[in-house]
Amino acid sequence: MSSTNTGLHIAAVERDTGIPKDTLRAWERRYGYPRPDRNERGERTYPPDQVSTLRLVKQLVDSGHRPNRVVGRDEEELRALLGAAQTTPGVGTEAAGIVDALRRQDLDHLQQKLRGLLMRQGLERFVIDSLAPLVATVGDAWATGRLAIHAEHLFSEQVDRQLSHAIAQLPMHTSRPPMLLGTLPGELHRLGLRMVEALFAVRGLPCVSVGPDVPVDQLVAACRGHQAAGVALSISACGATPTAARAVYDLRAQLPDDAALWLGGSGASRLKPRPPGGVEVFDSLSGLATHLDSY
Amino acid sequence: MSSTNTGLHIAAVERDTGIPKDTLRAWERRYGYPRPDRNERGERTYPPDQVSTLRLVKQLVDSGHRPNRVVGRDEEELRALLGAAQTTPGVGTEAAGIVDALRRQDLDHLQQKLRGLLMRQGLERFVIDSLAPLVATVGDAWATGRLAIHAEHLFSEQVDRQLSHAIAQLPMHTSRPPMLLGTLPGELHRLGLRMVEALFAVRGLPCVSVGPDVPVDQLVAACRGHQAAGVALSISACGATPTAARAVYDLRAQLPDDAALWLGGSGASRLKPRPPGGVEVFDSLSGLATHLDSY
DNA sequence: AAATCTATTTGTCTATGACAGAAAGAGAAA
DNA sequence: TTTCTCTTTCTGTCATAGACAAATAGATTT
Repeated sequence: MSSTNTGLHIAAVERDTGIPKDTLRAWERRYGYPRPDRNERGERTYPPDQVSTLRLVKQLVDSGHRPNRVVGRDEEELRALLGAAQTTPGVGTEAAGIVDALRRQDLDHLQQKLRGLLMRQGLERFVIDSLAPLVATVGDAWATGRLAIHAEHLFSEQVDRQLSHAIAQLPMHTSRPPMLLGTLPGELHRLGLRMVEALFAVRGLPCVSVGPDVPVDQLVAACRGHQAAGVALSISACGATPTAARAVYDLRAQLPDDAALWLGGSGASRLKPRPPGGVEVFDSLSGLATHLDSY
Repeated sequence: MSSTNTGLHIAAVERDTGIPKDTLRAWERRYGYPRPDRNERGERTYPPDQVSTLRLVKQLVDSGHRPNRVVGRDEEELRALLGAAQTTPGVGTEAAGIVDALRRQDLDHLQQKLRGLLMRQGLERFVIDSLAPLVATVGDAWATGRLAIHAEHLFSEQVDRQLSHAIAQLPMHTSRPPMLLGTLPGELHRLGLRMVEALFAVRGLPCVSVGPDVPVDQLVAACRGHQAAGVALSISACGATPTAARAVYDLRAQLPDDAALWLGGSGASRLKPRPPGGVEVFDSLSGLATHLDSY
């Protein structure tokens, strides 16, 4: 009875849009939107169209718009704003071809394209020049509805496999303390993590990935346990929440002073309360790469 | 300012323990525990020791205990309950060695052990005979507090990489419709998925993995889009929730009649409302393997 | 042993109020 | 024009207390 035509529960809307329940209620109170129906129990039930509108609103808010200005607006207006805001320039023809392959569900073509790029460019250039914009493009295509969620999942799976395969074949020096790689709780995107792992791998620099969705105290414990030189976190665009910012703050406070804390990913520079001192933020993968060269 | 030496914010406790804020407040109201301090603003601030106790409580509740019986108990009592609850008998000496390596944070040893087993046994026997019990053992060790969360994450990462690497090197027939592999929403464990993928790969049978945490409608869309022969889901022990059972029900209803629906993983046979007709449940990996032989 | 009924437990929702930190806007100084 | 400071508005999140259905346990009957 979870999905009927009557509408979605507030918890389901939080899960689907990423907007906390408290905020949903506050918006309704203040702006009169969203305007959910009520079930026989008096609970909010959100019509699917309002949910998809809310997803757009969330994107706009995340990208800097005030809720004031966008909550309650027509879906068409929101799309206009979104279109104006997003410009992913310089998307290579390769990227377009891959998105096309995804949309056509052409798995063979996708694998072949990825493998070809990797072989031609080498791991580092593949990651920085091809994969980074490609991931952004696919993310965009998903956000604007041009690509289904499952296609994005499939893309992630394929890329992850290619990268894992490549990384596994590179030797790693074990002479120095490793860097610990992970993502914060609630952050499930592992692709950014893998890309960072690749940058370490091509240099033979030691790193230990504990994967995505790791509690703060566990990051601290792992850092201690592995005697790591520091912790590097990957933060995706949709992971740049105030919760994440506080997690970074907590993490910095709990880590040893001599342990480094690096943030990367498209969400790293957009954390709303800025990271405290002692945290290095990398705007781009190439920035991280040059830093690793002199590391 | 969220975490000082005075204690953790309620949002931080939710993040670290996985217990929703509402539930934390309800427990405090009903059982008088946890008993947070208040900051100058009147907000709850949880001492770190209560947070770690809450983590134990969460584990016990997840494994079947009523909150009634465990909330507010001494940490020692909780550990006793955890230890008594689980006994995974017949763990091979290999498994014990690997758990030991994990506990010692000995990454090299872990990798070496895994690679050695894989090489000696071959992919199929490695997955069925070694990995399956090993995953169970590690899960147990985590549940009973003998292994930290980050160690389990690390284990998953390493195994995932080994498997991906092995799978990528096997050729796949593309002559027949593939099987779609995935997990339900909320189910984040990808290891089971990879193991199934390996069983397909050693036989050259085509399969497409869309990864974990896929909405039901997206599974349907992906099945249609890839013209798949069916959908195979991996359900972990902690994923056997009523929500998951409903998702299976919904999925069976929405899939084409001629599409197969397979369930595997330790949680598959424990779904509380039983799966409807037209769903095949595999109790063990070897069961799935023999089924694939005649597939 | 299995099934049915009843009482309790438990997570989650509602409502409204409050408040601090962030952002925006106004105005003064360089 | 630009830069800095101050004031006002905005906004997310926390608090309290009550309510209720779904799940569970325990008693009772078939």
